Amino acid sequence: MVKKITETENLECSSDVIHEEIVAEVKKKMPQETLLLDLADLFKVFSDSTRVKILCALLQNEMCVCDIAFLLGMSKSAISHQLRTLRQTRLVKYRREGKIIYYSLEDEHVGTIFDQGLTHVSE
Amino acid sequence: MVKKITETENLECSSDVIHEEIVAEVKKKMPQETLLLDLADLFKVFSDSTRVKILCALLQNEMCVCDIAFLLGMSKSAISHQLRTLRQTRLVKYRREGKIIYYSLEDEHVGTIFDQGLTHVSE
DNA sequence: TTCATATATGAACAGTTGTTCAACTATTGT
DNA sequence: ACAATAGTTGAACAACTGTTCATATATGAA
Repeated sequence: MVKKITETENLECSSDVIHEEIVAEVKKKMPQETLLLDLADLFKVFSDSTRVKILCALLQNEMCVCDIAFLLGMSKSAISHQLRTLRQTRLVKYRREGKIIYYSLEDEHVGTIFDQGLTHVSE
Repeated sequence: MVKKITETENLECSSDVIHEEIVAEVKKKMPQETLLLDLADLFKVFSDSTRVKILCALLQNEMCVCDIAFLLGMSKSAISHQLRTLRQTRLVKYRREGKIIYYSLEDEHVGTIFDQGLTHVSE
């Protein structure tokens, strides 16, 4: 049952394209690599359920860390860590009022991307 | 410099909400948990640059594993593994023609979500 | 049947990620 | 000045993820 390794090179060499012309044309129209990396990174932020919940909450109201932690039944530290990610990717902004820091969405793009995903999921 | 741990409970207990009413109202309007989990899972598929590139290529043309592997300069095995993920999440479909298997996008939602992300990234 | 090609797949391994824990800063009230 | 509260942060750890490697299956040609 065990097949012997054939003597022909098994190098996974990339020379075996099948449809060269199509590949060439697709390659021409492909967006820049960096753009695609950024795109993946953007979706990566939306790929964690905690962050999704936070964004979903902020879609309704600005909120402080305590409130979000209570709403989601998680530790303030966990929420704070995730808010940092959301801050760094410029998806949320904040304002301080005394001891309390209020977080809110940076722009409306978040809502749009969110809705797109939701309509895809719920069908 | 080291602060002593105060004798008050440091339990990260969830009882310290600050804006109870807002939290209650946000909670009421929050989508179902399962829906949010599904949403995160959907975005998770888009969160890897290899998968993004594959989807971006298929947005233009149906392609076989060899061609995609050559286009992206990666091993066929790596591409095949990712295509499985994309198959399982019903984002791509395939048809066999002899030894070759052609992959293409399952529906147009992919393009829409993609474009939404792209417009956000490129500004 | 035997070989070559196109693709799939399980195990292993390295790299990444989310949460917890313990400490920290910043602000307010006493 | 001191204590309490709101939030941040670095390290540690477990869980997850993507690629590679070796092998497997499927198809067509000889």
